[in-house]
Amino acid sequence: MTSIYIAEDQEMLNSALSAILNLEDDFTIIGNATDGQTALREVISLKPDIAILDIEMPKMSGLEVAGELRLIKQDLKIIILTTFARKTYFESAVIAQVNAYLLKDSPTDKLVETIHKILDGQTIYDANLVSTILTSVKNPLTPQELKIMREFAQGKSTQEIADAVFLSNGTVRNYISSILSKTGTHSRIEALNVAQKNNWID
Amino acid sequence: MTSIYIAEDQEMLNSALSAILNLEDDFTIIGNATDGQTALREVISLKPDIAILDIEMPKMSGLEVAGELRLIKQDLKIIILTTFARKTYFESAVIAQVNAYLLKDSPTDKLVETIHKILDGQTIYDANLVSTILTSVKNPLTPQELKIMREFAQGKSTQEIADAVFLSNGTVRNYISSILSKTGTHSRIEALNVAQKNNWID
DNA sequence: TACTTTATATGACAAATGTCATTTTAATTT
DNA sequence: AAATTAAAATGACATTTGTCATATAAAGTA
Repeated sequence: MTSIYIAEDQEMLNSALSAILNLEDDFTIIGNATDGQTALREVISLKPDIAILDIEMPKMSGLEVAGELRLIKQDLKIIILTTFARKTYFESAVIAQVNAYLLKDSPTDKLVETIHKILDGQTIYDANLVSTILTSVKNPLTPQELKIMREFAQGKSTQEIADAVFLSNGTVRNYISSILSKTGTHSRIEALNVAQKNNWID
Repeated sequence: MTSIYIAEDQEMLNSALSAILNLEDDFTIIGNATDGQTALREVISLKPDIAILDIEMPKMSGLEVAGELRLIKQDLKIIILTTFARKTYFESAVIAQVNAYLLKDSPTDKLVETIHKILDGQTIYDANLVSTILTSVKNPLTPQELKIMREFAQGKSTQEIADAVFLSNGTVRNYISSILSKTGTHSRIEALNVAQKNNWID
């Protein structure tokens, strides 16, 4: 009998998954959480065989929880279950050595199947996810540019950004100019839209 | 026996809900869709007692489907099941005379309970949703201002907006100035952030 | 050491943006 | 019709933004 813990902040999915997995006669759900902190605490104390973690949760993300858990419990099987195929998320997941990374955009059968496979020692990355990552436009912005973009995403003026980042007003303008040229745009808002569409910012 | 149709584009939730509701011995799921168009077509042909509709779906939103269905089938019970508590969504739902409006942020029990209640003739609006709507800051922007905001949200320049909306460059600047003053900001991006936070734009 | 990058800064300029006071025009109301 | 209100436009102005060419200093490399 395989014991499973579910952390998912969308109640409807959380309870639905619990019910479904409980139907399988070789699985038991031994706990649920709707935030990362509780999940981390309870997985440690309840010691399930498998932890299914959503990424976007209050207090602590599923990826952070995964990272912590992997340090403590080498043998725990971790499944990341999330909505979007973000490159940065996927990378963190790989670093945390999760056993599976599934998208909510696949049916529950797939989840059940995945659980069986990882119990068998396999590592599963959703094919859909992998292809999205491979075909995604890679971020041409330097870390500095990224940082500055995050600043003006909040609506800050050039001067406010300069103060925040300890650069001169002119330098900030240069960086922004470079951002615009790399994104093929002519204004901050356009650049933000491009970045948004390509998931360059979190 | 009550027949139910589910339209939900997140496969995981779709299949999970189907499985759960099928467990109840007075319900049968007679169909599923992951986009609005198929949902509309199939609900018309399959004639379920209840249609559960997500709002954000490809091709046609759940609200549009609800509107169409209500015109054709007065006796059909419609449940809107969605993630966010948006005022505009809720208003459209009321106009389409849906029988229930639930948030995915409530457990499946609640859904089952709601189905029973609407079969009993009641109309259910998620309490959580209603309170969110009531406490939400109401949009101070005029329809014109809203329209212009949607334009610059796409990154358009003043002139481009003027051309799109058939106003003079100066008038557009005046409207934007008014938007900034109403939102208590001094730049388009800041204004967008405020609008975003308060769900004034869709 | 000399050469080359890389990050930061300056200055100068045109264009766009945001602010206001005022005017014109159109639509509503009395 | 006259008065009021609302919508759109103008003009004038200070700032901000975006673009470029160029300079300087620091860091890395041959």
